[in-house]
Amino acid sequence: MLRVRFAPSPTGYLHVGSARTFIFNWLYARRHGGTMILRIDDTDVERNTEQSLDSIFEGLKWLDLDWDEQYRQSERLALHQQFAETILAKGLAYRDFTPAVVAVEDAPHGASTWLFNADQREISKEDSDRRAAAGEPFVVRYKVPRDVVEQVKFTDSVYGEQVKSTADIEDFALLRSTGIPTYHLASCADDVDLRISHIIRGQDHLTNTFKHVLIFKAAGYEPPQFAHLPLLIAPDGAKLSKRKHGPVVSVTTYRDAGFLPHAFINFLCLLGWSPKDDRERMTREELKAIFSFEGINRSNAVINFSEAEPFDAKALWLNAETIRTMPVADLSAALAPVLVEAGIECSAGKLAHITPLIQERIRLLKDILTVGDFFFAKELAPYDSAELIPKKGDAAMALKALEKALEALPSIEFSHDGLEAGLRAAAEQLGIKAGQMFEPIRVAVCGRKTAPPLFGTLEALGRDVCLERIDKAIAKLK
RNA sequence: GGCGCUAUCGUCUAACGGUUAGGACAGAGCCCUCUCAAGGCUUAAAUACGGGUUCGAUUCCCGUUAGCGCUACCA
Repeated sequence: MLRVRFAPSPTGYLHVGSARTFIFNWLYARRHGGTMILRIDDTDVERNTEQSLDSIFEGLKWLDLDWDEQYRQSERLALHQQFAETILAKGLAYRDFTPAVVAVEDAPHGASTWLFNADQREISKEDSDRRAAAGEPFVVRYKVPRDVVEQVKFTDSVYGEQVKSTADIEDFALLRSTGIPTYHLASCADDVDLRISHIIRGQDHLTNTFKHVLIFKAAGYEPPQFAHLPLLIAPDGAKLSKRKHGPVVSVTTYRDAGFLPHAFINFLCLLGWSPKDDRERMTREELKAIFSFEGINRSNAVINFSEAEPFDAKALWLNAETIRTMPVADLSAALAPVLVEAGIECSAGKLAHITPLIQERIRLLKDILTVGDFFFAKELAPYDSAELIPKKGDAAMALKALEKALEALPSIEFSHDGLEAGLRAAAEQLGIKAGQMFEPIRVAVCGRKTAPPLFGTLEALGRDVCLERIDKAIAKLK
């Protein structure tokens, strides 16, 4: 039975890297008919927050990702402690009564890295039991063999054979002096108890895995299969962090900016994994059908962003592609909440007219607010009257075109084809090029030179608004 | 410092000893066109460096360099 888990620690919002880890786990489970488990790794009581947990759920909900079972580590304390007890009883761990050091910054990374507290390992079982019973605080450490050097091994589905000497592994903690398990212990105990078959997680755990293998074996279990994922890093090469890189590391930022859930998932999948052919855009079903460890890369992937452009160009492109290939009705439905959020009132009927006009012009849902502002504004934003002057024309030509439009529009059928025929005829009557006729009208109606196609725009705006705006433009010219 | 992992266009990646080193995004140019967008075509752009192994290395091995990770009673 294939069982995988996503185990976030609720110490921040849902990170894009975490989201990708969830997706890869999910894809693997769904492809092979396995079970997807969400396990909240909240053993760090100091840093956990409920808000963080909410943001994780919020992010997963937005991405429409589901799971079959859910657990919370803090509710499984007894299990973890028992697990530690088993290892301790076997003599494979020891109590360390050294008082907690007040984190001295220069100690850990210096030349003299400690591997264990030699004296603490030598305390006899009787003494250790007595001191513990007397209430003296201690941490339980794994007792890495020191008399003989062994090679700890495991095979990673992505990184291949991994070997590390026990001489390079320190006596890591299993239980804190508070009795609360450390991540390493809780994680392994739960993986055993939840019968996890495959651990798919970030490469930052690759070296930790040797410790985990030691824990699994000490408790008498075979370790599950491991598959480590390359990390997502920032353009500066550093691991993505909120402090350094800001909100771009949070999944909700993408949601709020107007990314479509699937486009975002698609983007994340392309970071560190490849279908090995030239496919870029893939549906969820396709992804489920072809995802495999063979396609996972071993080098870190840069997610590109800058202050000027906070989102990776590929993500933007994928989102734009998704937007322009989705059914208009679906896009309208996705756009409606964006308008509500911005406090804009727009009937479903009007939105249905506007949507096809902007569909291939927006990259993010929120772009409707800038690309289509003139559809919603009661009053057009101020623009320079010089904008009204067409190419190879002058103010007089602009005026002539607008006046002609004002005269013709009331009797023209307000449909795309009707407007095109009417306006082209009007241009001909004036003896100017069609473009020179259209340009002043576009600016008069949209307030700028770049806008969606004119006829559809006029139609969506309605006759009254068009006439009013043209009238104002004429006044501006005079 | 120790240990581990990684190294192909700016970015994401393909090429599991033999290719003119492919694709995508971003960039540039042209076409289409009522502006913009979309689309079509064209273009520029990479095997970190040094040694091996081999008839032949992007590919295998070693070293250098660089980046990242771990080295907590964080996860």
